[in-house]
Order: sequence, then C-alpha cells, then structure tokens
Amino acid sequence: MVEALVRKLSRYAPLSHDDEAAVRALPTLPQDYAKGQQIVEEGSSPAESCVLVTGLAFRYRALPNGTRQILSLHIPGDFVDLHSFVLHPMDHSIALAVPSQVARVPHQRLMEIVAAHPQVTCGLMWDMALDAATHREWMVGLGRRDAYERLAHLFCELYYRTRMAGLLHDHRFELPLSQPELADICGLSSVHVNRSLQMMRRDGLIVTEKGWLIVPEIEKLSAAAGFDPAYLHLISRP
Amino acid sequence: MVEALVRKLSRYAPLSHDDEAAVRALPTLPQDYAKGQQIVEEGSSPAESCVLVTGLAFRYRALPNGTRQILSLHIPGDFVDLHSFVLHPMDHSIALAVPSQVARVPHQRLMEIVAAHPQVTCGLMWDMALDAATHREWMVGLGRRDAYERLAHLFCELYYRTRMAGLLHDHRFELPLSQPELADICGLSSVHVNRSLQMMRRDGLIVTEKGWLIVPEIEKLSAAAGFDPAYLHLISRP
DNA sequence: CGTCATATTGACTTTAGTCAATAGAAGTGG
DNA sequence: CCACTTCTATTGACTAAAGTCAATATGACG
Repeated sequence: MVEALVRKLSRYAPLSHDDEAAVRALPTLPQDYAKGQQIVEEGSSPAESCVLVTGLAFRYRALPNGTRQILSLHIPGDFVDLHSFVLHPMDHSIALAVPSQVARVPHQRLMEIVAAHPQVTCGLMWDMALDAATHREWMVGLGRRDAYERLAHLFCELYYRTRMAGLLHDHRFELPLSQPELADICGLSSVHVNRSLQMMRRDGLIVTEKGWLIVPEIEKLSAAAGFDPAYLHLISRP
Repeated sequence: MVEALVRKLSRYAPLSHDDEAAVRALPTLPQDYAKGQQIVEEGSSPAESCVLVTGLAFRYRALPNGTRQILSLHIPGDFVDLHSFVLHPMDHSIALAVPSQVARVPHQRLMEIVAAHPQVTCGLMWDMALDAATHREWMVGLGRRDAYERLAHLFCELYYRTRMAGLLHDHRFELPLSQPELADICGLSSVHVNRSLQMMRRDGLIVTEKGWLIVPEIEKLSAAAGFDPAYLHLISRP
C-alpha cells in the first residue's frame, strides 16, 4: 500500500535506504470512504495530504451557476493533494467516484522530509510538477480539441496511467465514471458525451462494459486523440 | 530585479537573512530578447529555469493541426519554468510577447537550495503549487465559462497580478497581446474574441488603448467574470 | 505614401447545448 | 423472486454559441 508511494517517488530518482524508510513512515492507516463522499472541501486548510490507496478520486470546482469542472482524476498510488502542504486554503474539492481507501500524510511529516531528505523532497516536487503537466495537457484538450478527441485523449491517459499502476488487465481497466462525470471532465454536456461515445464505439475505438473500458487497439485510439504519453513521464529519468 | 524574486518567495513565508542571501545569489545576469522569440523549446531539457525580469512571456503548446493553446502568462518577477528543475523534457515552449529581459537560474543552484534551505525550498514548492492553481483556474474557464466570461476572467487575473507586481497605474496596465493571442489563451477563434471584446467595451467593462487595457471598475468586471482572486494568493499566509 | 500587421465586418456552417421524453439496469424491501 | 424506486443511458427536436471564410478597414511604421 505504501509500496505504491515508494515506487512513485522512485520514478524521479532512486531512493537510498534512509530515504526509503522516511517515505515508508509517511502515511497513516488508510480509511474507508463511501462512493460520492467528499474527502476534502474547497476553502478548507487541511493539515494532511491524501494518498489514494484504493478506488477512484477526482478533484473538482463547483461553479455558482450549478455546473462544475473536474480538474483531475486519481488512481491508487496518487498523491491527490500534495500541494495543500504549501498552498492553502484549498481552491477545489476532492471527492470519490467509487468506494475508496484513503491514507493521509500529516504536513508536519512532509516538513520533516523537506528538512532532512533533499532527494525525497525533489521527488515530491517532481510529483507536483507532474500534476501541473497533466493540468496543462487537459487545458490543451479543453481549449483546442473537439469532444471526440477529448474523450479519446482522456481514455488514452487513463489507459497508460492504469497500466503503469499495474491495474490494466488484457486491454481493459475499471472506469466507474458516469457520462455526466465524463462531461464534467471534458467540459461538455452529458448528451454530447453520449453521442461522442457512440461514435467511438462505432469506430471500434472503445468498448464499454459495466464500469469497465476496453481499448482493443491503443494505437488506434492514440491516433484519434493525437495522444503523446510523454507528459505522463512513465519511464524514470536518469 | 532580484528584488521581485525575493518578494515573491517571501509571500510564502518570511526569509531569514541567510535564506534571503541564498535567494539573491540565484539568478544570473538578465539577457535581452526580441519580441516573438522563443526562449525555451518543447522537448528540450534546459539546465536552467527562467525568471522574467521585464516584458511579457507565455508558455504554449503547438498542435499538429496548426492550432496552439497558450498555457500561462508571465509578468516580471515570475519564475516561468521552475518545474523544469525536476521535470524534463519540457512539455511546452516559452515565448515572449514583447521585447523582454530574462534571467536564468541554474538547476544546480536550485539543488543547493533544496539541500540547505528548507524554508526557501518550501517557497519554491509554493510557487510551483501556485502555478498549478492558476492552471486549474484556466481549466475551469476553458471547460465551463463562455467567451465573454473567459476574457473577463483573464483580464481580472491580469489586473490583480499586475497590481501585486506594482505595474498597475490608475486602473490601467500594459497588455500587448493581439486578438489571435487572446484567442489562443481562451481557446477561441480570433473573430469570436473580437466580437466578445466589442460587447465588453459596449458594456463599459474595459477600454482598450494601444497595448494597454483600462479597467474602469474592477468590481463590475469581476462580477461579469465570476472572478474570485483567492487562487492568486495575493496576501501572504501566516 | 505604400506596406504589413492587426482589427473589424458580414454571411454562412458547425459544433455543442438544452429540454424533454423514453428506455435500461441496478439495487431494495417485501 | 417481484414490484418499486432510482440512477444512468439513449433519443429526437430544436436552439445557441462559436468557428470559418473572405473581404474590408484601420493604424503603426519605415
């Protein structure tokens, strides 16, 4: 469970024994939450950051006019709101798309890392930078891609992230998001999402099955989306 | 010139004499660049991060289909690509909207900060988190605000950032961006930007004058945009 | 005074949104 | 196991926001 965190931070640079021990000591016991539950609220200033252990989380902003924009998706192993360590109050909320387990890391302990483990600190900064890089990719989609491409791009991203987390099984991964939720991710209406998904199915890019998504040929989907996985930094860098 | 950087990092937490000295030693001599010049290229892995001293910079992604999305704007004092310290290669390019001066900070020196100045390190993390928060705000706009609101929101953001940087003079600030550039920021066509700007002028929200923008009543503009400056974290936090 | 870039306009097309109804599927209590 | 509620997906008809294309100003500048 803390394994995922160690693996993730190692993706920036290999950790010494000492560093690794420090990372292992970070999170508290995971807690269970129900589907739809909000685990961090916009405007609050939590004293801990969340690590998703199990399930699916998303960050979002609710607008006065009743709409909302989902800002990120998080799969197990993700440091969901690492930034709240330095930036408060929260400018958005965090909720769970399915029943999930969440571990918390007290900011106090992060401060100790920064004070004593420069290598791990860089790993944390790398994770924050990766989060921002994903934000940028979503901005590009929201600004310059059409509905079909946005959805295709999202599915590509999740395909690769899921695979990296060891959660991709034979071209398929869990995707327990409703069409209105996909709409709030892609900045679309749910009706338009529905029609775009139908086109993608017709084109053989995806197959939907219960809460699962099947991608028969990731190359075809990537081509349709203009997807380049570089921004996910899936391979560790020297 | 390095003043702006010290002031910015102090916004997270006051710096000790020692810390402040370390920050002052960071940037190299500023260099001059021409309008339109690209100072960092997508795909490269620079060994330095840029601080804008004078002028106006923006980060952007060019798409295969000839369009582009501008991802951020930077005014003097901004650490434009601090993230390149930990995340490479660059997933976007940086260019200058007007003739500008740019100072560079070797990543080596940032590494020394992380190793020896935890307080400054947190300031750097805070700056990265602030960058991501602005990304999120833009995502919300691109996904859920219409053209009129997007432009109004952008102008509000620049109004406050410019004021914080001491560059707002009597309700007006320099805004040397063409309508096609505004379009690439807001994910719109330049024609639609033109028409939206006309409506904003008619509504008395803005006055455009050469490369300047005049905001007679920031409250009115903010109301039109649904703008809340909280995400800019203009006041330092205890 | 001509040139280049930027801004503006008009006419038309396209993408996406809205509203409202219908159809399925999953879960619950009896 | 079945009726019932509820959530989610789908469809049709219509509207609206934004894009495209192409022409025409406008304005800064050498």
